[in-house]
Amino acid sequence: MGFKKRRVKLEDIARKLNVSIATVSRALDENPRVKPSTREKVFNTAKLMGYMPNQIAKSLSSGKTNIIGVLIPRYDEPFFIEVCRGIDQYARNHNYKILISSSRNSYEFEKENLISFERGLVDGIILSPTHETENVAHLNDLISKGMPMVLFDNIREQVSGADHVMIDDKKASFAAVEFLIKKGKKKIAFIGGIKEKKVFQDRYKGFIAALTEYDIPVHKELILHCNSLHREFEDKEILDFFQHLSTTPDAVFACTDNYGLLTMKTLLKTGKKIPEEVAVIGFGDLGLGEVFVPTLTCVSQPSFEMGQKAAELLINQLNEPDEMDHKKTIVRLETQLTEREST
Amino acid sequence: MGFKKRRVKLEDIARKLNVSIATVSRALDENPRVKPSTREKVFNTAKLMGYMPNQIAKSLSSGKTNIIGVLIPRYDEPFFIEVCRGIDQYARNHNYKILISSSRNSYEFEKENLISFERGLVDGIILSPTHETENVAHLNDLISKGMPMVLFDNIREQVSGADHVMIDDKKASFAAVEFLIKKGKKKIAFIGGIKEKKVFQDRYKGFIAALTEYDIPVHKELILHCNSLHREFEDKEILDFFQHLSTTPDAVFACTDNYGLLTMKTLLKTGKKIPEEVAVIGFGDLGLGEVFVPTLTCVSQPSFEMGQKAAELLINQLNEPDEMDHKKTIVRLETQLTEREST
DNA sequence: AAAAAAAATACAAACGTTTGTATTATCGTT
DNA sequence: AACGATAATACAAACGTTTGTATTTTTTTT
Repeated sequence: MGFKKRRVKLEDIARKLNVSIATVSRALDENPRVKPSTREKVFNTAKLMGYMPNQIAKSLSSGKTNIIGVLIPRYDEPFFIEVCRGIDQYARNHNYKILISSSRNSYEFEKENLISFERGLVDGIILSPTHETENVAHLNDLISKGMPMVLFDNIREQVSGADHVMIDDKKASFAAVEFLIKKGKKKIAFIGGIKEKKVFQDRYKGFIAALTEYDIPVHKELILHCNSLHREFEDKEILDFFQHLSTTPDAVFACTDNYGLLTMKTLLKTGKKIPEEVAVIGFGDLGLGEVFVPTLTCVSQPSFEMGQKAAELLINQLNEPDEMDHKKTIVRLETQLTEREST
Repeated sequence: MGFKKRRVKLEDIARKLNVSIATVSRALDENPRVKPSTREKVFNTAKLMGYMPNQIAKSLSSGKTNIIGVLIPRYDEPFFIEVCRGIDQYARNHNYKILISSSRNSYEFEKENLISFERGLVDGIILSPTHETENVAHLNDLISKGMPMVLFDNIREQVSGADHVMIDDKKASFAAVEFLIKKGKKKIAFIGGIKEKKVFQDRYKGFIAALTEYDIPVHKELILHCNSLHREFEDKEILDFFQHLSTTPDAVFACTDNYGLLTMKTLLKTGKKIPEEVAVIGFGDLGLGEVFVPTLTCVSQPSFEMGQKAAELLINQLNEPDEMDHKKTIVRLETQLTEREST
């Protein structure tokens, strides 16, 4: 056997049964236009011959691939994986597959990936813009060509023509900081991420708003915007920050779980007691917080649900008969504060 | 504009330039058969008209999709994500995309996913079998139909006709346990995963082999095979285990990072000092171990490299002119022990 | 039993490429 | 200026489906 097995195709079944290809195609589709007895014969023969439909040919003919393109800024962040799981679950239940790509935090790669999606491999796109993505011309462009699109997380500028799935970052962090204030904390530190990222901007706004609301002065010294894009450096950055503080805060609001953990780790090393001396809150709640001692109080972000919702919106768009009369939706999912040992 | 924009195709360019479709196709391919001046014109017009090739049509015509199907048991395990990153990187550099699916730890879903891959959407498959996968008839079947395949991790039974990428689990765990023994540890506990999973079986063998080698008796009581497939339950299972021990071990060899962390967490809660009273080693080393206090000594598994290697092997298979004379390869990647504070 | 209606099936174009072969244009040679 | 050689291009089939329309077969009606 030194040859590649030729695949069985509709034609082979048709020939064997002395019917037309069209009939075979319709029979397998359970189209009522073919006689039940014929359908039966076709089914049996197809099984017997080991027929397997050719997805590519189907797609070319029907103009649908039943694939959803998903573009995330990076793989190694549990949040995005969790969103993908959500997308995958919903998509799978509706007969779609997902093709995940990473823009590796780069605007250029984002554009590159979108171009590749534009080549007709996907029916629609779910995307989380990178922090580098300042303008959305490339997205508008794609949408105007008729590509259905849903955005989630970190939406700096709204894109007319795309659905959006987000949380209210400002509100969520306001609530978290308010929670700390009500515990009697007065010197609250802020650990944020890269300033360019919309979600971090909003979380910062919520932080400031809460302090303002409760007449607590803002100490510039207690604020850190992490710039690192890689785990190893974040570690160092946070360590440095706490080492060079002239006073110790009595609480820390961290913009991600990971920052929260790194904060706790640093504080514990310098002998601080958590939560007695310093309370810590993280953001995200993707399992990491429960492993640590003490466990980390978190703003719980419904990541899986965000994915499900995004998939739902996209598939709805795909099913609209006239794409143009779709009323674009903005969905804001609720967050909640999950209290654990660190506060 | 209530209509879907029709895509520009080769025919449109051809008509505009008064040349044939074939010429346009070849021009865009930079085929030397077309005159440089014509190629120039075609390129310009293509750009002007916003031509975007149709990947589906290309695939149907050429018989190649340039997509690699990846099937992993679950998304929410950093190991698999890391392998996927490795695959993705290599694949991308060689003009392939990856389509990831999860078999959700189920043999049935594994088969289902493979059938969907068989529909011609992917050129080849990289797969990590589930723990439920006892026989590999479905894999052999697919391979005999000409589907290139590479297996990684948890290979219970070798599949002739597929390449394999693995680590030597037994050797790695032997080394880890030996390390503990040489530190003077005598009562070493073992925290493994589901017994059906080949990797856990091998890690257990390595553990036993090390004890035997150094004439240390095996205490059944100190051995736990976690059965939980979900994080929440693992937690409880490990807590229970340590609570019901009549004696405390002086070291723990855990078969995953997560088990290692949970172990440390449990021990710390009961007031044990790590590493003075109990040393702990984990397995995997995917970043989690560095967050904890104390940091976790780990067997470092080259996950990213496993992915890269798997992709390399698969793409090599895809490029072989005659698929049948490919000498199937088994690659064993090296592990190493990364010493941190927990030992 | 013939005509009309309905059911079942066949034909053929279309989806947008690639690619082998045939044809036409261009060039150098004499 | 005619010829052959070569370069450039055109034609058409193929990839494996789907689907609108035409045709044939069967059933119903009178």
